[in-house]
Amino acid sequence: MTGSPPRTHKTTETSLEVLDAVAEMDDPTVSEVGSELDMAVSTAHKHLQTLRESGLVVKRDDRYQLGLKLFHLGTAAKRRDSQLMLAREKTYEIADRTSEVVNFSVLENGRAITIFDSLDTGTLQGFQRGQYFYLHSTAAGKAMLAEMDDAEIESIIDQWGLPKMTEYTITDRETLDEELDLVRRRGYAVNEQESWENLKAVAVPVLGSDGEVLGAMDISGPPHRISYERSIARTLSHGVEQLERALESHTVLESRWNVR
Amino acid sequence: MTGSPPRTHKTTETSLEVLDAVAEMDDPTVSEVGSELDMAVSTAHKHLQTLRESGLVVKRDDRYQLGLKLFHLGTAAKRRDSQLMLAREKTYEIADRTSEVVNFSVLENGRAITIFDSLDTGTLQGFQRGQYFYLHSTAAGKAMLAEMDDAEIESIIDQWGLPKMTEYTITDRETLDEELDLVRRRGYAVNEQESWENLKAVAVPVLGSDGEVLGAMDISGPPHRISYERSIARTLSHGVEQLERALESHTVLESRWNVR
DNA sequence: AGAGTTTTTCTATATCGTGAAACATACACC
DNA sequence: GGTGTATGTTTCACGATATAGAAAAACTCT
Repeated sequence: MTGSPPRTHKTTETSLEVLDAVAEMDDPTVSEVGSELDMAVSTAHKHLQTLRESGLVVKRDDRYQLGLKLFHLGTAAKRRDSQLMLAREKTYEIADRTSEVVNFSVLENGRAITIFDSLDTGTLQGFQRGQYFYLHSTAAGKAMLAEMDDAEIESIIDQWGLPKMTEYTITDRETLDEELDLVRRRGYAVNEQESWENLKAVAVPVLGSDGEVLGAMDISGPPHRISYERSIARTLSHGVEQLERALESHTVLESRWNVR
Repeated sequence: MTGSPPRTHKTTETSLEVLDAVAEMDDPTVSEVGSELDMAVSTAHKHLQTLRESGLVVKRDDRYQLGLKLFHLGTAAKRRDSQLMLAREKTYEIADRTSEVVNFSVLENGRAITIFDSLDTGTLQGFQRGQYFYLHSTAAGKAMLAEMDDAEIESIIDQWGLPKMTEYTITDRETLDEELDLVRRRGYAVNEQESWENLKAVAVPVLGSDGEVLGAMDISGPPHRISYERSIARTLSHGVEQLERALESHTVLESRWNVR
């Protein structure tokens, strides 16, 4: 009675769990990783050693942290994706034209990750880039959710729940459903301090050429700056429409010529 | 006569080799990865499957590419490192003051990787960020090499060679040694189109509090813009001196309080 | 010297790599 | 338009191999 054979490598999975642990644990030691993951320290040690050899983690004194090779790979991941490069251009273009902070995020395993934002240059800002966000508490997230069918929404909420981020966060399913209906009717989503105090955002979804949600584009800032929601939404919609057309002809070209 | 037991996990290493292959191969198929790494396609397939499950790799049609989870991890790697955050501030500060393009790179396994540059906002630019560079053909690289002892230099050249990037690239050891001597005497390194046509840069090394090379800061641009090398070098040296002092007191604080 | 860690060693056993076969897709040719 | 061929992907079973973890050894602080 041997169980069904696994189609993945368990050892690698474990190593990558260790990597995730290091990412989330703020410079842990070997034994901290071990107890976090309920494994023998000798096991944790060997995995860390392996990750170290590949440059994915780095050891400083007796603590481990993520290695900069991840930065290299992460940058490559972004640059290689030609759809994202189109989105990037549009993001900066809108930012230049409107002098607002424009962000582009994509869906990634039930959460959103901000890939481009128009203010990375500053000293303080750009803190969103590369972070994961829950969909229910952000404008971009709600814009994406509104494009999904019930089953998808259900499974995402099952996976991540509806954690309360601020006093304004929507934390029950019913209110969220009403909100998503509103988003669908208006064509844009608003986040009024539901994720961070004093941050408001307006977002519209970006659909790939297959009609599936690719991501969302949003403009964010302190509430007083984002007062004309409707006009901001119109600006975004206009830009995203052009982006979607560009994505469309992009994929047509690709499949036509069988390039990549 | 059993060989000494390995201190790393071979399976994970293989999986990570597959990851590297995907990073370098421009959207490969399973069989392309297999033949690149001389392994059975079924093997490559299983590794890719594993990486996919963890989000490090993504499948689009029948081709694999790096997943955006790597972007998340890469950003975290950068943000977590408090030394780098100090360097980041100084980079942007110099950029603001001089209106030049300022870059900060660190040493990573015998090559340099640019972590911050002051022009990521543009539509075309920022192409350096996250890329690996050879040390012998860049200003930042030569500044770092000049701080190392012969054994280190030797082992790096053994590992990566002295590949010719443009007609100006230094490709023999003797010329490089002379160049490094010059760098040591002047205190700064210059790259006159040795890596890319029409790109010149001036760099100074950044030393960590332990006296080891941490990275290098440089100002780059088209040759005509970087004509007053000496004055640019002075600007950089001044900023880097402050940065090194900040790094110094930073580590003193850390070890004193045993924080992290 | 001793308590708390990290690292190495060692072995029963769980996991992996792979050839072969099944499956999928695209295209050429009547 | 259906059938054959080619190319590439995925599943499976099994012998070969690499792994998890206990325990002991080496550090590192007081």
